[in-house]
Amino acid sequence: MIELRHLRYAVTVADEGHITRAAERLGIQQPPLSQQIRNLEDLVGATLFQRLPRGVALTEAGRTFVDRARIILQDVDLAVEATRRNARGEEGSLAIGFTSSAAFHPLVTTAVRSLGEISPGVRIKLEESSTSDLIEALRAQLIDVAFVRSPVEQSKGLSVSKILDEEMFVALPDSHRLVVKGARRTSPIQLSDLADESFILYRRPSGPGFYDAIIAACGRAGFSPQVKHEAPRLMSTLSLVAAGLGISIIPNSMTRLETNGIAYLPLDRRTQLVAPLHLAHRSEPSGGALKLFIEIVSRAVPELG
Amino acid sequence: MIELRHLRYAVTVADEGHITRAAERLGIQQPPLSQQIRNLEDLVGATLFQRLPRGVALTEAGRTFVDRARIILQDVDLAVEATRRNARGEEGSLAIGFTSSAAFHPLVTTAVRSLGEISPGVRIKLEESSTSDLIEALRAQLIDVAFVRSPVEQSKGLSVSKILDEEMFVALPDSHRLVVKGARRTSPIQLSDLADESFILYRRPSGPGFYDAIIAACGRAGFSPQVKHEAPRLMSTLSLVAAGLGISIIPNSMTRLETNGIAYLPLDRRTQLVAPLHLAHRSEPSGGALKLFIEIVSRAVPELG
DNA sequence: TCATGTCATATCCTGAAAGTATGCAATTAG
DNA sequence: CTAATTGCATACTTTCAGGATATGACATGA
Repeated sequence: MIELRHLRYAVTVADEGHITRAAERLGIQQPPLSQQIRNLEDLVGATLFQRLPRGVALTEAGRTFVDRARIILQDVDLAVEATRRNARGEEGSLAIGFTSSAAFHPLVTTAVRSLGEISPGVRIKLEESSTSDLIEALRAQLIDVAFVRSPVEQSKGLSVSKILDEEMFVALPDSHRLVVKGARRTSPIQLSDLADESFILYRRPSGPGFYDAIIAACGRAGFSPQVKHEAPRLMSTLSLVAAGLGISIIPNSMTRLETNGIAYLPLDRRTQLVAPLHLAHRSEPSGGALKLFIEIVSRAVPELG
Repeated sequence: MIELRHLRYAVTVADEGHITRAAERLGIQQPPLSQQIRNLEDLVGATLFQRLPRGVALTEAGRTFVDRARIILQDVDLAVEATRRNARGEEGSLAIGFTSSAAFHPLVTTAVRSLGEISPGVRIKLEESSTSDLIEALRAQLIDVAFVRSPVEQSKGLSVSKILDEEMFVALPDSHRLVVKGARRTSPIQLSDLADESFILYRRPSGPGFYDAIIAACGRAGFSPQVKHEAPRLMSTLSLVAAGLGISIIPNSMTRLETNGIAYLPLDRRTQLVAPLHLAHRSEPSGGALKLFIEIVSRAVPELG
């Protein structure tokens, strides 16, 4: 069976035109090199070198072989290098998923941008979907990593770590009585302040989300919110708020949507109503771009559980 | 050091997705295969397979490696095949030299045509020159084989074998007294019949050739020929003959030149004046197209010394 | 003719690949 | 929930081929 050793030896002998010198360069003795060359010639079934009184010279068949051997040896090196680059996350591809509510979080956008800067060779594919669909997609190998909102059961085969808890804000029409004109920041609002308000909440068809968390928090605050409207997406929710049809509660990062006619007021932390952001990926020993991306996210967060 | 064995193993494991089955296909046991895969991963410096509860699966880096490994293994096979074809004389190149007096011999043209038919992949290069220049060219590796006329000293490093002896013909103006009109063939002519003729001979600047052989044969026949004219090339010699300025003596194969005004009459064999044709090549153990060509020539000749 | 340089051959040794036995972990069947 | 099954990993042994050493064969050149 031909091995790369044979190619390396043949190339060196061809370069030196001299078995003894080639052996020296290869760090072995002359007799084993002679044998290996002979062995190679037997395997190939052709004389590759003609033995001269002083040294050896390639036959035409030998030149054919050695020329190709050089290329093959180079290809092996290239293959190893490419594999290493891939493993280091310098090349390859990474499919990143996120929920619509995570799309605007600076951590997400920053991490994606960082990956692109650190490893320009990585093809990044972005996918926006609901938490449950993202989990599904992770399982189906459609995406490699996802930013999701809680609650996420620690389902098997997946590794989910909480990155941070976002504070929640009340979104209300800027004509609302709770909005102090001219002052952009006011003191935190208590959930109980909203007991008499009409709520506009968005609920996703699949799985529990903010909806249930908000209902539960209101319950803890001693009232049951009047949910006048529901909307399928966040943007439509905010539209309804702007139209003065009620108020809503959204994570901090989404207040960046500077929508006309909407004011954002911080909720008191003691309401325990927060929007956690999780990073999820298959719990395989991740390497390559995925590992790098996880590291980037970890570094961007004070601590990652 | 990475060997082809590693590539073969990795490809098989990737194909089977299963180390045990791959080992079976490779004709080895599972533990050594596991070890070799691990060993390869260490050499490359990346995890190529993720171990699953049932079987193994390629990592992205692993796919990069295996994809390239397949190509490399194929390239090795192709290299071996190409080398064999070259050694068998199915590919490669062959530079063939011949003297001008051999150019018209059917053996030469037939052999060259046969090579082209048997091995269309061989690039054939033809070179016409004098015997001594051809010998020179053989030494300088400019040509690989040559058809030459005698005498050729059995010089070192070269192998020269006589292919055949061509009978000689007398070329004379068709108005000559010796030419029997209407009869194309006459009984052989004796050299002594030509004792009173004017000879036109061609002599090459380098080395002895027919010139001396003819003079010597005439001497044996009991006369010294009157060399009225000399010409540098055969064609000009024949022109002088056609012009009626004298006669000449040429090898059989050259009588194919149906020149107007010239008649060719066979010389009696007993004159011992013949034109030997030799095949010369470097006495290296010849392989490839050269070996094939020598075989073709040998086969075309009753026996080759 | 003798010294020199070079490849080939013969023999021994070593190391690495392959074999054997078994352990460990996870899945699946009962 | 336990037991059986499956499949990779680990530990240890064996074998064989690649490498080392010594020497031979052969041609060259002084």
